Amino acid sequence: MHRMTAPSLRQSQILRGALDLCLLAVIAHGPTYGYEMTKRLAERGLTTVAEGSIYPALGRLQRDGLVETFRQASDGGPPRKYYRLSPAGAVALVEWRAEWEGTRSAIDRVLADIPQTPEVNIEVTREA
Amino acid sequence: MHRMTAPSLRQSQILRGALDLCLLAVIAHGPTYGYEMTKRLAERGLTTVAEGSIYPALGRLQRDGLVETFRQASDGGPPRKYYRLSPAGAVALVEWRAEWEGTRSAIDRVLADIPQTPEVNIEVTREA
DNA sequence: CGAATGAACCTTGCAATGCAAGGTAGTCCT
DNA sequence: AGGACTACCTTGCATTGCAAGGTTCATTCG
Repeated sequence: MHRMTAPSLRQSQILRGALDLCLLAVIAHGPTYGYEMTKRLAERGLTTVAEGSIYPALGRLQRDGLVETFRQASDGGPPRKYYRLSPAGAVALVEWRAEWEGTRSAIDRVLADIPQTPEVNIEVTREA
Repeated sequence: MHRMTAPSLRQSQILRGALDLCLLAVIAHGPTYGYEMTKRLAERGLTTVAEGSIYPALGRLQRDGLVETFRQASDGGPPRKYYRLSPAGAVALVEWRAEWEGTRSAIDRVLADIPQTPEVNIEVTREA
């Protein structure tokens, strides 16, 4: 718990298109339930991922046949809804991961050659 | 030109939140105009970035005072609208880049420990 | 001259989706 | 009874990438 930098705005935007990938990745470890996923993600630094994002996303994964679910009682709380990877989900995981890496590299490539001294408009803030 | 996998869907989603960063990065090299930026980005692999995305984005950057613009005639076409980094833009570029790197690392961290043999639901597709 | 080409700009409408906020249960402890 | 924590889910909002279409300017070709 060191960094206090509000990770908010930008992170949420980037997450778009990577969130479901991350969820699949977490689920790939074995059956997991939503509430726990938020914690797993937060541990790795995806602190803004809230339940309001995750449950709809899980619903989509299920709708698309990438995960399957089953309920199971828990001690000390309501029953949990576990998600587990389907064969199609395993395929998607591989594909999406490749796509993520492709896009990530492209972006890094664009960022790579930023000059240390960017061409800033120095100018004496005066105009007509 | 080997892969025919439409880069589309996922890339566009990830781009959300990184596009303006990329634009700032391109502009950091010196005054550039929109039409050229699409080409620069495409060269680096951001092939889905179309004008429909870029002009609104540039408008936002301008509205927020991160870039300044000026027009200049071109030979063989309508006048170009050049964008150039403002001091605030230079600051934003540094900040956003750090945020991108943070989120990127977090996502990679989540992806890092995917087991080679993910726990797939093997099961004989049969259920009461 | 008129049409086509290509550079270069911009707008509208659509659809996706992350999040804040709020709500419902279930169990346990005081 | 009340609080706290687990665990689920929904609604409404705002953002934003993109496809599609349209405009302007200059050159080239018939």
